Parts: sequence; structure tokens; C-alpha cells
Amino acid sequence: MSDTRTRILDLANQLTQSRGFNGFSYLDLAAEIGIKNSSIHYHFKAKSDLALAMVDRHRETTAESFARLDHDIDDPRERLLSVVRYFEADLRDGKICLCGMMAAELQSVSEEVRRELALYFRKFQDWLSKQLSEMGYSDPPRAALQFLSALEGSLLLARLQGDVTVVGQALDGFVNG
Amino acid sequence: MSDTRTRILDLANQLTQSRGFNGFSYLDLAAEIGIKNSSIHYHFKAKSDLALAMVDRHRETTAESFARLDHDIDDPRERLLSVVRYFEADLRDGKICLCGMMAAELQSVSEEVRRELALYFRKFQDWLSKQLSEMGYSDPPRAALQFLSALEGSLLLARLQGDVTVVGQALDGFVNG
DNA sequence: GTCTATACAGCGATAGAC
DNA sequence: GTCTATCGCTGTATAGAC
Repeated sequence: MSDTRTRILDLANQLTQSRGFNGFSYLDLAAEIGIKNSSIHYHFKAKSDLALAMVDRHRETTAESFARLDHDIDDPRERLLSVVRYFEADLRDGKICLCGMMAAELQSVSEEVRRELALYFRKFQDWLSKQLSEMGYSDPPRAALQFLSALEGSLLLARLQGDVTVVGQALDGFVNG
Repeated sequence: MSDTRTRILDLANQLTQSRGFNGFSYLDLAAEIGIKNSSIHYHFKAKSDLALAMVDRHRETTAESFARLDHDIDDPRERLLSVVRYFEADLRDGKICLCGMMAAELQSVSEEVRRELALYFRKFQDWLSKQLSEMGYSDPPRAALQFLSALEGSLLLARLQGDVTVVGQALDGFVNG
């Protein structure tokens, strides 16, 4: 895995979070990284390959982050809070959830990417469900779906209104009292 | 207001809900309607004008829909249920919330459209707040924000998973028991 | 109000040299 | 692994005839 490949993935990830996957071109990536667009094609033959690699990598790093939270933090409520703070930090840079963005752009991604996205959200919901179960929720999978929906929706609203606190308000019942 | 203009707005609205505002072109509109793309430009000089007209119209028709619900239905919970059913119907055609979609594509719309979007969601939240107040919620504006966030997020998840019932599950606490 | 014709820019993608 | 050069296509937009 070359350094250039990683830099492409990093930049594509950021741009997708802020502008959407259809909101940037290979020329944008090339200009920012300082190479030619044909070099981007060397690493990712088609843009659909870039999409797949990006979502796949994000799904894996997210799984690692969850494992680390489970290991480092005892209180499940504090784990949830940590996740919320992560999304709030991205939000301050105008970035929303990578997979939420691509779920909005669903009609322009391949079936393979759709499956990756569905898997991402299933794993996310599973992890949330575990935390909420520890917190004593009676129907953890249901509560996890509500948490996830509120998170994704509030990111859209918070960015539009330029108010990061919207996310915390939308998830109030889960991370507080 | 010519009939063609209305047909353009209707079609653009549908396509934005399913593919996103950047997911269709003037040529797409022209082909479907059966005219040439230069005729689309006659009605909407630039695509940004189309975006503004579309969101503006949607905001107005939504306000009328809310007024009609207030008049026709007595139980506030039934009013909320009616709204949910409306979004579920669109979802069966692969369509999510027009303004939610454009909120995701925020970086590619004008400041004017952003203000319209923010206004749409504020009015939506205000109306929800009124219903939830009647239903006895202690902090109606907060509950309205949670409803709205859960709705927008669940639309993304429901379409991705091909399961319309996700919306109802995400809003369970509001429209049931 | 719709047409033909066209300008012009940007995009994804490829061939082949180095 | 990166470059130069280029192709073909699509996009938004405009001018001017009807």
C-alpha cells in the first residue's frame, strides 16, 4: 500500500464528507495532492473502485475504533458520548458522516458499495445495541436504530444551521439523564 | 405560470428526491418532458434558479399541507402519523425528503437556497413542536428536533436497507404508546 | 414558447513514453 | 509510479430563427 494511495483515500474521504462523492473529480484530487489525474487512475482505475476502497477502509477503521472504545472506556454512556464528540468534531469542519452522505447519493453508487454501506450501518447498529443493552434499555436494537437515525439526521440539520449543538440535542435522551 | 414550468418543477422535484439535485441534467428533464434543453433554460435561466424555485414551492406547499392537517384531523398524534405515512409513500418510490437531500448536497447550492432550506426545517420543527405540545411533551421544541432528526436519518437508512418500516421504528416513541 | 445549432468547460478514462 | 497527450462524452448555457 503506497503512501500516495493512502493520501488519495484520505483526501477522497474528506471531500466526500463535505461535498459528496459526486462533488469532486480526479482532477481535484490530483491538484491537491500534487500529481496528475492519470496517476490517480493508476491507483484506482475507475472512480467506482475508489468509492469501494474508501467505504471498505472506513468500515474497517470504524470497527477498530469501536473495539478500542470497548477496551478503553468502562461506562457505555461515556462510549456513546465519545462517538458523538467524534462526529461533532468533523461537523466543525463542515463534514458529515461518510456513509450517511453516500446513502443520500445511493442512486449513483454500485451495488457493491451499497452492500458495504448497509454492512457499515448494521455493524454500527449492533455496536450501539450492545452499549444500550448495558445501559438497561428494554429493546436495545430498536433504541440503537433510533440513536443512529437521530445521529444521521441531526448531522444534516446541524450543518445546515451552523449549530453543532443540534447533534447533542437530538441525542439528548441517550447520552444524558 | 405555464404548464411546462410546472411540469419541469414536478420532474426536477422527483429527480432530486431520488438522485439528488446534482444527479440529473437539463437534458434529462428535456428528454422526459419531450422538449429541448434550451426550452428548460427559457423557464429557468440557470440551474440554480431551478433549485431556488423548487425549494421555495415545496416550502409553500408543505405549509399548506400542515394547515390542512390542522383543520382536518383532531388528534395531534394522528397528524404526525399522517406525515410519516406521506414520507413512507415517497420512500416506496425510492424518494427521500427533498430538503434532506439538498441539505446533504449543501456545498453545491447557493446561499439563497440554504436560507430556504433552513426556513423549511424551522417551519417543520415549529409545526411538530405544536403537535407535541398538545400531546403533553414537556419540552416540545426539543422533542420536535428529535422527531425531525430521526425522520431524516431513518429515510436514509430505510432506503438503503430497502425496508420502509425502519421509519416507523425510528419514530416509534412519538407515534405510538 | 420552442426550436436548431453551437460554444465552452469539465469529466472519466486510456495509450504510451519515461 | 508518474508523466504527457488526448479521446469521447456530457454538462450548462447562449444566440438567433421561427
